[in-house]
Amino acid sequence: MTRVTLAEVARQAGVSQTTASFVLAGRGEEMRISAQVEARVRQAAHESGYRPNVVSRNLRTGTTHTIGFVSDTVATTPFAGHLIWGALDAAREREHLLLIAETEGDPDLEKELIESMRDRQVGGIVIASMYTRWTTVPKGLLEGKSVLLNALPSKPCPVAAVVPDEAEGGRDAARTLLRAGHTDGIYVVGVGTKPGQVPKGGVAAVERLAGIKEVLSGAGVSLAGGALLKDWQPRDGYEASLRLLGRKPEPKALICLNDRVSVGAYQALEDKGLKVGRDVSVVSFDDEPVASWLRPQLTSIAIPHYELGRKAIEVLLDGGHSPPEGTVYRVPMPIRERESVGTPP
Amino acid sequence: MTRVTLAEVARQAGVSQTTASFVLAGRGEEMRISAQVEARVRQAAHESGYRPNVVSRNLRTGTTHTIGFVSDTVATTPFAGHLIWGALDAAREREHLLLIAETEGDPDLEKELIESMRDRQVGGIVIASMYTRWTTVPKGLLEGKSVLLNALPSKPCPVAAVVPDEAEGGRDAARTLLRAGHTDGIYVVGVGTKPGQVPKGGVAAVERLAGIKEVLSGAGVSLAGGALLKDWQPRDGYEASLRLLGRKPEPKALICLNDRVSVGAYQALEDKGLKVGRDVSVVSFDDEPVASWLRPQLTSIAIPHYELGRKAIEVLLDGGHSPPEGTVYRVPMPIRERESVGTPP
DNA sequence: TTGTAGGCGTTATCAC
DNA sequence: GTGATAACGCCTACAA
Repeated sequence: MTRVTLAEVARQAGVSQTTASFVLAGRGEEMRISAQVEARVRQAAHESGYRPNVVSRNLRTGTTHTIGFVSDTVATTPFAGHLIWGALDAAREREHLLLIAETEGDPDLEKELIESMRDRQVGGIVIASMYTRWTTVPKGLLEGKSVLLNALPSKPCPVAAVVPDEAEGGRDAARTLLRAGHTDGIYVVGVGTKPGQVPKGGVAAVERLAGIKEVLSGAGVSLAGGALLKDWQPRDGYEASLRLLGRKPEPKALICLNDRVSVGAYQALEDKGLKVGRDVSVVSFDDEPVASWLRPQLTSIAIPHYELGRKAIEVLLDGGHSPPEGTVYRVPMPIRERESVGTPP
Repeated sequence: MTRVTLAEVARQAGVSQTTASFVLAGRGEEMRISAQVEARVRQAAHESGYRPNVVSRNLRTGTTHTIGFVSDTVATTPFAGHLIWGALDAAREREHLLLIAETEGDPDLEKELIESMRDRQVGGIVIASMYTRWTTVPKGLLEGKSVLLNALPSKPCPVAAVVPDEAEGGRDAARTLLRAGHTDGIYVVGVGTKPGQVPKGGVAAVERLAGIKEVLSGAGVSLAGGALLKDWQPRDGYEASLRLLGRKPEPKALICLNDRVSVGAYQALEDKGLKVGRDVSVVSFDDEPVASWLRPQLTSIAIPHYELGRKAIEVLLDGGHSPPEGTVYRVPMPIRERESVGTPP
């Protein structure tokens, strides 16, 4: 029950602690420890079930092989958990563990948790956000390595950030529609098309819309309109789509800014007797599981949560400070083409 | 950048390290340190931005205020992330942080991670599973405090376990149907009704079915049949429901063993021109968000992920070893009654 | 090739 | 009331 120490192993092997240390650190060769002694030490360690006390080692070496992962509410949000997954994998490859905590959006708590992690001598801190958003970088963050994950600093600051490439995602959505032959009756569900008609804090909304507009106008096509929603839930999508369906020009394609909104759009189309993919095409964002549960299956542009998580750790741990700090890394959003986009009637 | 140590604070305050330690540990009163000295120390600490080195403290005290959270793939699974959320909250209330890792089902990796966490002197380990299942308790686990979360030991063993009360959930599902007046044409979608027709490793399937049968037979009602599925995805639910809809007695109520299966069942009913809640009632399990997106909204028995996570930490940390080790704690599954259950036609 | 000794930053036991 | 001094368990320069 009580753990065996290195001193104990050394005693059992009849050598000094130094020798035991070298052997068990794999530096026996380097230190030209005799094979005999090496074997004795190994055996003693094995027989006694020796395990190094990592806390002690940390104190000595000043490195804990631990990364702090502080999120607003990531573990909580369905697929944002994949952020953690990616981070976990990348961390393990580098022999690190993750110390995690949630702030639930409380800035004081956030500050406290960051300090608490620094006190524990973590090698770096990831500040992660559930939805891509602008965030004010907590002051204490700058006193050590750190990365913003799924968040952008609202003021210029020297912390790197890792976010999905929302603008390119928007471009892809538009391209998909153009490729299918859509040239008019294209509406956005989730934001208005006039300036300012955007949910506050919504990086996704702003950048996706910009990308969409860019590609469409590049092809001489313009957006027929849009609907700003209170929230991006199915009910909101349903109501907005119903309204849009009464507008002129007649909607031929809906770009829904997330899959939940798309669920509502599907329901509205069904109510109107319209068939998705034939009468009206739908492109969506996020690629939650529900996208492939819908009939017809929904074409959606995925948030690369796993890759985002990985990237954050890579930037933190491998980040040979060659790239200027403050760099924003944009991770591609893969498009999952399914059945909801068709040639316009 | 370089951290201030206690020694430094003491020097600045012109006192010994001992005195500084007592003051900052809040034991100044107890040790009858003079108010003057106390103030000097406090000020020095504040001015220099002193923060204790927790690693060092850990080494000295042997306690890290950290819990290891090892899961097969929890962070990964949509709502199982709520397990972490609950654990996080409960841990923070007790001033602990969580060190997390995933095994992805690899027993060797699991063993390694558990050892790695013990090496880091964690105060206890939670072994969590994505879906409730039976699990073989890794050997090394017994060498310190630990709890099984959302998992049951396959052989009797002294580790406590925290799981949803699946049997009672099953009873609730049955009661809901009885209360609405259902007495026949009740089918289960997800398992067969004969012995052995259960997905392997499926605690949920076994216990839910047992609860359902218990209440029904108590009311003199019996299950009309069931369908064992390969997987519990919408497609499986769809196909099974379609088959069931051709059976006699005519299905009047479907108990779907999760919401994804229910999604498929809804689609099958729609294809057959049957209306949910009027022609056929549906009760479901899990209460994922999709349950309230469906039309009509789905009555579902929720998995109390958050509470499960909390409970695990409570058992671990508060667990005054009064309850016999090996206790199984069953957390109630709340039923969310919505619109999918109606009086049989 | 192996051993001695010092120190990482705390906390805690004793003297004074 | 306050201050030396010794651990905690490990790593490593230096000595032998």
